[in-house]
Amino acid sequence: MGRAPCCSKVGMKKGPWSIEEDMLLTNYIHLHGEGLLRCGKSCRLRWVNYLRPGIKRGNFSPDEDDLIIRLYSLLGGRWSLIAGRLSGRTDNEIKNHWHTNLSKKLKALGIEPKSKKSTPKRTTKKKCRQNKEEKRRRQGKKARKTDNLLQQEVEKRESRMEKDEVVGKFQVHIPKPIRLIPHGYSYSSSSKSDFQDKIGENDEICKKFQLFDELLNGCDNNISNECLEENMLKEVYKEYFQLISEI
DNA sequence: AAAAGCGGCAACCGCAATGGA
DNA sequence: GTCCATTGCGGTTGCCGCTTT
Repeated sequence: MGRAPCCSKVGMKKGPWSIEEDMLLTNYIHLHGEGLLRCGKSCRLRWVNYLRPGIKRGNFSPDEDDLIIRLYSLLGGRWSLIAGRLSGRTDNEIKNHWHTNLSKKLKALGIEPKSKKSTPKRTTKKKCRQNKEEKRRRQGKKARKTDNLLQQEVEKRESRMEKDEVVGKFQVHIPKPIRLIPHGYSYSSSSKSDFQDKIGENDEICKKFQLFDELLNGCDNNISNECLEENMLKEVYKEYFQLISEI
């Protein structure tokens, strides 16, 4: 994991400020004054969550709800990632919506997403420093290699990759699935109706919810195959792998 | 009409991560 | 190699408006 610096965004400048930039900023402050007694962090938050163009306000559509639920089941509380999949919605807004509406709604239906904290554990400061050093050491070693050695290394890795289907040194860690359907509500013919009584037949979100849960956790109870429509499966898988590639 | 309770949402806080000096 | 300012993220808090008593 890691965080791309803000300046890595397309079109953003980084590095030392030029005299022209300093003058522009000074002129701007002279014109408008220092004005706000706000720290940069607060300003940024206001911009990101409220003022930025393209922010969608208002109620979440059922489709958005559905997507949030599915993404939560995949990623846990990684709201920024989830927000990345919903255009115009901020991570904060989605997080609030989840805590105030969706989680309660699901609980009311007897569906409790087991929050096994799929959110990766934060590394300690010490560990963070160690990782940093490790990374630099690796980079240093790399730099010392001659072109020939590098070429050999690359070839070795490529052959290993073919064998193991591992992309370089980076392994994709698929998030641990979370069981969303409460225990006791399996899909066996007898309990299926029980489950449907609980959630209601026409609730689109819950149907998709079931489907996704089945997909994530495996079909352990002879799920009715007709509900696993091929197109939907493809769509969900596509989305799933796209998500993984973004992590 | 006033107080208490509740829910939604914006903002804050702490910390990890980054990059430059 | 270390320090420090800054950014980004997720958890938490507190304000405000609405509902209930």
